[in-house]
Amino acid sequence: MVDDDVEYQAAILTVDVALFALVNGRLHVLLSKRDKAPYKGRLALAGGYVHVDEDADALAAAKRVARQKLKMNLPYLEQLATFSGGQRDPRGWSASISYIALISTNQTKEVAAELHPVDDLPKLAFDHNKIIIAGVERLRSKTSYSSLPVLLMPRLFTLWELQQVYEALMDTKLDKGNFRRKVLDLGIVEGTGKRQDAESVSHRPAELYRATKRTLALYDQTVG
Amino acid sequence: MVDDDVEYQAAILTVDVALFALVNGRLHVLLSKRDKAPYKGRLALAGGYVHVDEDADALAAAKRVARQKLKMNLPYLEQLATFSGGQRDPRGWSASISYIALISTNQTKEVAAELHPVDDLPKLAFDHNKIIIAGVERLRSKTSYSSLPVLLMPRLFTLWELQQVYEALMDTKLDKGNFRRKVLDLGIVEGTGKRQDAESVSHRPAELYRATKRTLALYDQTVG
DNA sequence: GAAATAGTGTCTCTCAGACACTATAAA
DNA sequence: TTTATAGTGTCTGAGAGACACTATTTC
Repeated sequence: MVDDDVEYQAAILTVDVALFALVNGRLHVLLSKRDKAPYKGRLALAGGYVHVDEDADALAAAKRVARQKLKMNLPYLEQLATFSGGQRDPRGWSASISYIALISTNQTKEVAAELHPVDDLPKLAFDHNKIIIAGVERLRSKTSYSSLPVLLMPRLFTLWELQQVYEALMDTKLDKGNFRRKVLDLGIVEGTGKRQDAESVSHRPAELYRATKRTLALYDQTVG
Repeated sequence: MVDDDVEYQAAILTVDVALFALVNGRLHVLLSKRDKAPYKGRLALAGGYVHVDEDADALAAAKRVARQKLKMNLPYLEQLATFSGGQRDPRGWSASISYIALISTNQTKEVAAELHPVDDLPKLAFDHNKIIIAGVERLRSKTSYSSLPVLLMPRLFTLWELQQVYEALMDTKLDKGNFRRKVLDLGIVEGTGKRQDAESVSHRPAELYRATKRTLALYDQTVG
């Protein structure tokens, strides 16, 4: 670091977490209505000040913030980028260390009311629209070459459901046969022998699959 | 953001820039000896406080810091990640928004004395070893599918020199024929008709190539 | 049996890698 | 002419995508 001769005026330091989930195969993000200025009444990402006396680092702050929102095990959490500047917060120069998180469909029930489709958002507080766009972009770019999207799935799912999630994230159509071959050959998912509820569909019921241990281990951060 | 009821103690906010360059085909990073506490006398990345009254955002702060080091046009600059926590700086809880930058071999002359090979570094100030490791990793992962490494080259170079740079970054050997085909077919570089100094080598002199306009435009940030 | 989706088999085209060859300069 | 590196041509195997086929369930 270059040494400055004076201390500089402090900046506001926050973390923001974009919690992504699927609702009916569409990608959603968790937003809450702000009950205070600035941007009182606007929707915003889960976030808050870094607590210097309490948070070991920014990741810990993001975990704390996520835990306040979800009363359940913490999801996959990855640093996205830091958004900063003198214009984004009316209170002054601020920096937001932003994270993306994925929650499985099994975990969406309690927060369903706060999930909003990412491709149809109103104007949000601060520069949170920008953060979400960057988060979706990160998600998309990782989708094509990774098993990350299985973290969005419920515990059991059909291959067709999984394919629809990949298609939604990549915004493209995939070939059924090639997709099956790929996720099975790569050991991303495995069959369970169980089948879809026979009465729920009017055709041959599909087999139910789950993420392999290996896949889950890839992303497990063993945080609670 | 979650609204807190109190203002929290301020954190130290800095930017650090890992300036990468090639010296004899080896990847180097620019480090300066600190002349003040903390870590007085230790080598450290180029960096400094964010100047809230002067820097529009963190990128602007990073440009300012880079400009203080290099008295020349600014290089490619990309946000890497933010490193934070209560332990990394003895003065208190701090966050460093870190950037990576690439400078071409044409620009290394004035700062040659401050360039250190990335695979043989002493213990640096703060967590700067960690930042450099992450930066090199980012560089490596981008190398295999992009033209980014040409930014490290001098204006004119032979294909063999370029191949050695890719090999150094990817830590692997490449096939000469396949490499030539790829960088030419993809339009990353183009021939100039000029040839290597005939007397400087004791064999057939190689043609000199340069980055295409298209390649340079990809990374041009038109900053001065 | 018709309808609908589940699930399988296979062909082709592209591209990365391996490798052998030719070209041209200096010594 | 030998040596050294520059530069070209071609074969092959793996994998992505296209697509046609079979299987199994409900109605």
